[in-house]
Parts: sequence; C-alpha cells; structure tokens
Amino acid sequence: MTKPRINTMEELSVAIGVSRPTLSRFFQDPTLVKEKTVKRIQDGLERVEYIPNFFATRLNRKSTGIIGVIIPYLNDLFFTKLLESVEVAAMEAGLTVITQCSHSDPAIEARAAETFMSMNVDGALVAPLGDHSDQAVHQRLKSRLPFVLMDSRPTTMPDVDFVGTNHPQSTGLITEYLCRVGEPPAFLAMPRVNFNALEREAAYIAQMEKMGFEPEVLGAEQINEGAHFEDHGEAIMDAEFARGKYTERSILCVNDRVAIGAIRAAARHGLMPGRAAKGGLRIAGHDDYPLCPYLNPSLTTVAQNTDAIGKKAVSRILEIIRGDVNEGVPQITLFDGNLKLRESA
Amino acid sequence: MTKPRINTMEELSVAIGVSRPTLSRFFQDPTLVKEKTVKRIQDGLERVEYIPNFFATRLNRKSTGIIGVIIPYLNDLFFTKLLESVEVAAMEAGLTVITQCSHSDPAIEARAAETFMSMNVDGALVAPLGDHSDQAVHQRLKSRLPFVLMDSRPTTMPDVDFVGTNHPQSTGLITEYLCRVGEPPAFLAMPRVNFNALEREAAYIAQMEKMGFEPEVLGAEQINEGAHFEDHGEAIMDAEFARGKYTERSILCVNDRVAIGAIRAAARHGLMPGRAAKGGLRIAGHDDYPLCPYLNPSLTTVAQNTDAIGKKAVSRILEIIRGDVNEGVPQITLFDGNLKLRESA
DNA sequence: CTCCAATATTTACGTATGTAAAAAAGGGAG
DNA sequence: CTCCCTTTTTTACATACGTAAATATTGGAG
Repeated sequence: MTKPRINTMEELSVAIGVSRPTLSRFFQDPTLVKEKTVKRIQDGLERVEYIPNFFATRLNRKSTGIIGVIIPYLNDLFFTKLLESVEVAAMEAGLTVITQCSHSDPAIEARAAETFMSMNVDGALVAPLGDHSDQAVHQRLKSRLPFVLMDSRPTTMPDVDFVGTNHPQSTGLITEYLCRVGEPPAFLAMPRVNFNALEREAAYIAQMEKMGFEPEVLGAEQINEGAHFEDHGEAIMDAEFARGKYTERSILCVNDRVAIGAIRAAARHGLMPGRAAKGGLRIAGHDDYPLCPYLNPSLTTVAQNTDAIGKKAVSRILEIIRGDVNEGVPQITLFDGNLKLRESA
Repeated sequence: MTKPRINTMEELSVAIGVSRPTLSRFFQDPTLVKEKTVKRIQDGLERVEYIPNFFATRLNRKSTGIIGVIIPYLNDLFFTKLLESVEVAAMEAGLTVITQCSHSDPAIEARAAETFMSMNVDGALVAPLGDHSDQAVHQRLKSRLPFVLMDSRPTTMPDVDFVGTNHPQSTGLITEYLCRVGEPPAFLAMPRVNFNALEREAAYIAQMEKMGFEPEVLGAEQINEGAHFEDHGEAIMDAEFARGKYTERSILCVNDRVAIGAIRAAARHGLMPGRAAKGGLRIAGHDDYPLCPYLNPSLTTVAQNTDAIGKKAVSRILEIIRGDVNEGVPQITLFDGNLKLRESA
C-alpha cells in the first residue's frame, strides 16, 4: 500500500525514465508533452509518492500563480461570505489564494502586505480596516503589484481599482422604501471611523433631503471602544427606548449587525418592530447578513451582492495581471443593492 | 521619498557593505550578529527597500516556520473564532499561518493537504469535514508531518492527537440543567453525518437515562441536502409545531445554529421560549455562537472554550515539532463546556 | 606591540526547480 | 531508405538564499 517516497524531480526522472525538464513541463501543463509521454509519466506517478516542492516551483517562475487576500475581521459573516466568493472565483481561475486576516490591527495588516511582497504574489485583493489602515502600506502594495481594494475605499486613494457596493443607491433604496411605506426613518449610525458607514450616512441624508424630509442621525458618538457592532446598536437604542424615545419610529441601521443590537434593545423594552404595526416601531438594516431571515422579527435590509463583488475583484485583478488595462485609469465597480423585505420593516 | 529598490541579498550586501552570509544570519536572528554590525545593517535598511524572498528563505531551511490550518467552513462563526484563536497563538510563537478552507468539499480539503506537504509545513492543524473527509488524506498528512485534529474526531482515527470539547460533560451539563429546572428535554439532532453531533446525541441519551428519563430524539432524518443548520432546525420544528407537538416542551438543540432555526420556527407559531414560562416551551443550544446574546429570546447554551482549544492545538503541535512527545501515544485534550444561562431556557 | 578571542568575510556548495539552447531520437512521408 | 519535422534529452545556467568551513579582521588585554 505504501508507495516509495520520492523527494525530488531528479529522483523521479530516473525512477520513471523521463528527463527532468520534460517532467517540469509536464507538471506545469501536461499538454506541452506528447500524449504517449504523458501516459508514461502518469503511470509512473501511480507507483510512487511525489509532490513537487511549492517553494522551488515558485522561486524561478515569472509568475507565482498566487494572489494574496486580506480581510479585516474573521468574526463577521459578511467578510467570510466575500472571502468565500473570492476563493471560489480564484480557484476556478487556477490561482492559489493566500488569505491573511488583519484582526483589526494595522500592524498585522502591514505584515501581511510584507508577506505578499516577499512571495511575489501576482496580485493583492484587500478589504481595508476602515480608516485604521496604514495607507502607506496600501500605497506601497499598489506600487509594487496589481492591487484591488474591496468593500471599502479611503477617500484619500481615488486612483485605485475598487470593487464594492453602490451605497448611494443601496441606502437610497431602503430609505425611499421606508419613507414610502411609513414614517421617514432616523439613521442609527456608527462612530465615524469607517468609510462605508460614512457613505451610507451621507446617502441617507441625501435621500431624505431629496424627498423633503428632515434627516436625523443618532449613534455617531463612540460608546465603547472595541465593542461589537451589535453592542453599539443595542446600547444606543436601549438608552433611547429607556427615555421613551423612538419607540414608534422607523430606524434605518448602518448595517445589519447594528440592527441586530437594535432589535435586541427593542425586545428588552417589550417592543416588536414590524411593518404590520402601522405607525409603530420599524427597524431595517444593510448588508443582508446571513442570519437576517432567522431573526425575530426577520430583518428587512438591503443585500450587498458579495458574490458579484468577489467575482469581479478576481476578474479585475486578472485583467491587471495580464496587462489589459488603461494605464493610470482605475476601474471603480459598484454593484447595486437589492431590497430584502422581511418582517421588521 | 521613494527608496532605491533592492531585490536580492547579494545586492544588499554590496549596497551596505556587509557580507551576504552575515546578512542571512541577521535576518534569521539579529542576536547572532555583533551589535555594531546590527546597527550598520539597520541603518542601511533605512535607506533602501528590500524584502527577503519568502520562497528562497524557506527552500533550504531545515524548518519552514509555517503551520497549515484547515477549517471546513468559512460561513460559521464557531470556526472563525477557533481560527482566530489559532492564528493569534501561532503569531505569538513566531509561526507563519497558512489557512485553507475546505468549503465542505473533500476534494478541496485533499488539495489543501497536498499544498501543505509541498510547502514542507512544520505541522498541520485540521478541523475535519465530519465524516465527509477523506480519511486517507488525514492519514497521509499524519504520516508525513506533525498533525493535530481539532473540533471533531473520526472514530476511526483513535491514534491521532486531538483537541476539542468534552461533549459528554458539556451536553450532560445542559441536559442536567434542563431536567433540574423544568421538563426533561427532547433532543433536536442532525442527520448523522457529523461526529460531534453524534457524540452530543449520545451524551444526551446517556444523561437522560442516568437521571431516569426517557430520551427522545428528533430531526435525525435528512430534510434538505446542503441546507444550512438554521434551515434544518426551523424545518423540523415548524413541522412539529404545526401539528401542535412540542409546543410546551424543552428542546435541546445539537448546536446553536440549529437552535436559531428552532427559535425562528417558534416565533412563526407565536411561541416565545423562555425559562420564565413554567411548563412552556424552552429551547437551548450548544456552542455559544457569538450571536446568542442578541437573539430574541437570548439563547441559553453551553459554551465551547474555543480560545483554549486553539491555544492548546498550537502548543501541542509545537511540542510534536520539537519532538517532546511520547512516540505513539496520542494526546487527547478535551475542554469542558460552560453553561450560559440566558432567556430561552 | 603582540597575542588571543570574538566576530566577520570569503569561498564554496547545497536547496528543488525553471528555462533556454543545442543535440539526439523518433516517426511519418516521399 | 532517407529526409524532415516533432518531440525529447542533454547540457548548462538561473533563481535567492541557507550553511558550513576556512580565512581574515577587529578589538581588547597583557
């Protein structure tokens, strides 16, 4: 059962009687070798255990076939969904994906970038840490290799390829829906450290003004450094509900995790948000976090098209790698959000 | 601003006037070089941009300093929590972590294992795919390098190092609690494809019998291949509640995601699980999924000590790497669960 | 000033594979 | 059977760095 183990291509070449350069070509692309020889090699590989060395193969190639991906958090299903989409698309393109998580720490993000450069990755896909990221790190990556930002984009890097969501559209959409079907919503915001959060807040304000309503933002002050989004939403709304405020209002939350906290606060005060309750409390979110359908009440939200974002990020980085680009003209791709009507609003 | 870029250690050595072998030793461990030389090298590095090549450094070392981690899913906060703990512990130990996700597919898991072998990783930490994993793959990994299983353990691999949760204890604990405080629970199971799920089911039955109650298992039949855990829990309980059954019972779910589905089903039938409701519906879970505190009702559960599991897995693999092991004696480490009493039971 | 020990440099080879060019082998057409 | 084209083999060098041994340098003690 246990096959003889062969450690180098050199040994393999004597073991199955095919020259090493031919083997090298075989492992890179079997079609480069005559069919009969392919057969002989495959038969030989059946009889022994041999795995080409990853480092040696990458050391002297013009292309490593690796793309590096950085995500800011692991404990957020939005980013894991995005990562899943990226990994699947990259796999289909025959790329090896090396994923690093910043763990909310710019120093770790910077180290991940170093690792990618030291690996000569073909390209890097980065979802940054809001404005905690060290932009010099992104700039350096961009200057050295194909680089695409995902999800969130610093205003100070306008010349970078980006794939994300059209927040004016997505936030406008749900704002419009809430206004149309009931009371104009207040906006439950985040402390202003996150570009997407700011974009959504601005989009909310714009849409409200467009419809002739007075925008109203709450929760922009920092409650608790390092707390989860859910805690933020719960803390803010708990305080408001305790004072008897917002109990019959519509509340658009900056994202679903904040909305989960808000719904929780409502429940603690005996409130059940829902569109059925005319004139009563409504709560909506943004993102279509995977658990939305299972919440009580299930959460009305706008879905980000994470699947499209991941696929597009991969196809775009491939374009840049292949050089099919207008030099100096960054491509900004924004996908629309889709309304997900559920019970909460 | 833009420093001259240097690509090889050779060039660097002429640029700052220190020999290449000395530089090599500096990059591996600066204490191997006299302080004054260290200063000179660091000053030189300030003036140029140089990053050692990842592949070249790993090619000829006895140890790569890399550990490979495989997790079965990304879209599950339990595994991302575990992964986070592993990454932090490995980082502290100075290891580079390469993470691969199986995406529920044994073929992808097998490819990840190949990648690790081709990288000469120092060790592999694997959370398997229930019984979907190809055990020959695990066996092969184990035969070639330090290998530790996490979270779930095939009964057919008793001779492998393992770190996980003591399910008889954890499930026994919550079963005992439910019996003590109210009606003895029924067990909402999973289709029998998951070792942990089976262990918990067995532990539930054992605890019930020990306490003189009749165990009762539901949901062990497959409802919908590929559905999420939440869907499974919701579908099973929705069907039962629709027939008016289990509406005043205690239900222990095989895990929190199934419990989330069960709570959702309850809500759709106008039921509000809770320990306050004497004699009424109670629902409990297992794992302490990060969202449990924010659900309505918040979910009573048993926490797995993911942090301890991740840390221990790393420290154990380090022991094996260093050779501090009783050859042939696998170490099985099981951490106890902790009761998390919340509203739902 | 000389000697000794610590440190650095030189030299040389090793790691596993990619890659290019020249030489040899193989196969089919004429 | 020979010629020509395709494929393979041979040969040689490249990749970027690790590592060991021999040699040179340095700094301080005596």
